[in-house]
Amino acid sequence: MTGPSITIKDVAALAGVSPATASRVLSGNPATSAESRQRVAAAVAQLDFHPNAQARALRSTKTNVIGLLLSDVRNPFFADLAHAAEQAALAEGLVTLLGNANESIPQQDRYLETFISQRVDGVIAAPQGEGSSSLHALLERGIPTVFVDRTVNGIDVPSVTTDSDSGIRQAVEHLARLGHERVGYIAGPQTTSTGRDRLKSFSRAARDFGLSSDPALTYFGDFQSASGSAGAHHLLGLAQPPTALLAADSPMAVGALATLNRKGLRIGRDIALIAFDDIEWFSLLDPPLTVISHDVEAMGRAAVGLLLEVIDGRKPESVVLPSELIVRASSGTPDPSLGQP
Amino acid sequence: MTGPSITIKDVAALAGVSPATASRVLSGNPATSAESRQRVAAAVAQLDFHPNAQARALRSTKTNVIGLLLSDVRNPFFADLAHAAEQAALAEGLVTLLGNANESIPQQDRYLETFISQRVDGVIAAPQGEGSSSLHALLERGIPTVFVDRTVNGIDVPSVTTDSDSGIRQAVEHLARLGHERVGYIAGPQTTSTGRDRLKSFSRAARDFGLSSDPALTYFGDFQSASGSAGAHHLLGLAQPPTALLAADSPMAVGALATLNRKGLRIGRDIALIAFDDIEWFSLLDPPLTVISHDVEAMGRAAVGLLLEVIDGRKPESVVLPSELIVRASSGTPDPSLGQP
DNA sequence: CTGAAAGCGCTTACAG
DNA sequence: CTGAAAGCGCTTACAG
Repeated sequence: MTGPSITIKDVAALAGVSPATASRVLSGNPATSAESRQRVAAAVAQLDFHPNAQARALRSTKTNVIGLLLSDVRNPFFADLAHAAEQAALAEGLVTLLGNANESIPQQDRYLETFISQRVDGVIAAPQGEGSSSLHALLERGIPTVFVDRTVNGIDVPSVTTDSDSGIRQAVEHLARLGHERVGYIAGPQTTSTGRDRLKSFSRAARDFGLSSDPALTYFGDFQSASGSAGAHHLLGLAQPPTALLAADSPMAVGALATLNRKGLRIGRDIALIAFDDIEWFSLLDPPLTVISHDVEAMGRAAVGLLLEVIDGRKPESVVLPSELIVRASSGTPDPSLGQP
Repeated sequence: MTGPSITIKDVAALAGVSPATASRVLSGNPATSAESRQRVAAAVAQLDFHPNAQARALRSTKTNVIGLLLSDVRNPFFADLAHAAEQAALAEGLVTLLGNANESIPQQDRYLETFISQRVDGVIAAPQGEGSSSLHALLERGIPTVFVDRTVNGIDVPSVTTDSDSGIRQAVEHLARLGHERVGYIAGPQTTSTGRDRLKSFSRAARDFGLSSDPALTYFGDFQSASGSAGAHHLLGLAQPPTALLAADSPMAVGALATLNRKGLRIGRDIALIAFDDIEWFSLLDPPLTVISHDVEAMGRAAVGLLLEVIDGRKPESVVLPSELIVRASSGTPDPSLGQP
């Protein structure tokens, strides 16, 4: 469309210096004279020069690009995480290549391969499944990598995760105090560390607080809303249905909510509902939803911080962020008919 | 960390061919023998070779990367759009570099500069404001660009937009039929084409259906939720407050909802509420929200389709997608006290 | 502080 | 169908 794009040679020629000097000025190398700096700056402005990032990366083996691999951008938790990480990266001069695995391992592999080919400076990943081949390829090449939200067994990279246990324990205690004995749990996929950890925490807390440990009360979803609907449907159809539901992420909670509404159950009265992940509008529902909340902003920032340390060759400690129960009306008020004093 | 990364020379050596032949095999050039193809493929597999995308791009002036510039990833509309566009691009072998302008022009400029330096093959943008300098730089370089959702006056690039007018007209007619005369409108920023178009449509429809044209009934928000809260607060504080509210996007509708709930107003009875943009959980609220819906999936796919045509040197026609009203309980039922037969 | 030269890892006419 | 050679646009020792 336009002519051949302008290069550092054009800038150098216009400034009356060598390409080497122009390059030094552009990269902020202190070994330049004030005069050169001024002349090069003027030439850059006049020509509207944008250095070719490919050529720069090829020579310097730095791209200033990081890869961010997420499970599902449409999940508000990950959208917030993407926003937080991307803003934190931008503040460090890094741009973010976003890969959306769509909760699919082949698609995760595809993006990881792309990250390798693009020679990203580092990768922040919320990984699926157990070490896919591409994840191993990434690490074998020594590409700085950190995990966020999720981890993978047997892969030792720094991570930022949520301590789901505290929040889940609070939620179970809360339900037990309200007199619930049969609590249905809509679990995440057991191929993710968060899916496994949260189920473990729930089971342990259920036992500790004297809730039923009937295995039929656990339904295995996939962190997407349709499985939340199906889970609620299934659990309510049990011979002995639960009096409360806990969903392991927000899309599944939304799905469960839809099912409860469709069945005409009054949430907070006929049945209690608690969601893992706080979302702005959960507090706007009628009744507002009781949630287990954690700090997504902090998670995104911490992930970028860890990645920068790994890029610098350090071996930072993993970060674990807290979770906590926020009680709202969806978990109901004490109901004497449930046998509570 | 690991040794020097392996290159096409290593592959060629192991396969017993020249780098040129290896390159031809890798790029699918038909001028290769079956034997070469087989030997190179084996070497690639054995060495786990990933071609350096920087070097390839430098030489071939194709990066297979597109830039996607959005206003705000946390807005569910844009999250869905990002998902749709990214999946469509991936199906065409293109990876997506995501830039989140965060409804800020300087940040938009920063990402556009990055896209230029990264020599992306094309850009899909939901632009802010009137042609920022970087937007012009992009176009002057002849970088293929399409607009999605929004356009910029005086910049003639193909676009995919929503015909907001039909949906807004249906919404206003619906409210008029229910007997509403004073409808508060929470507008988007007038620096965006969608903000302007929707306000124009609302004003015209209000006049056509005999609603009040009191300018005090329009509040100017910024498409983010806090301004929806503020807008509802302001409109309800008028000497003659509106009996219905229409918000120009979903985050502002969420904000308005929060304000209405806080004030103890019963939505669908004390006041009607309609949102532009359909979001899964809007139908799950109590009462479910009446919305103006449009097809985000189709928008993302169409944007990628247009961009591919522009990259191919064609000049495709812009695409306009329809919008339509979906009536739910939040807009209420006819109320005789409002003077409707 | 500066410039000439080499080279990052590919691809692509060119000649065979 | 194949290979030798040049070159994409930068950066970086090296020598001065």
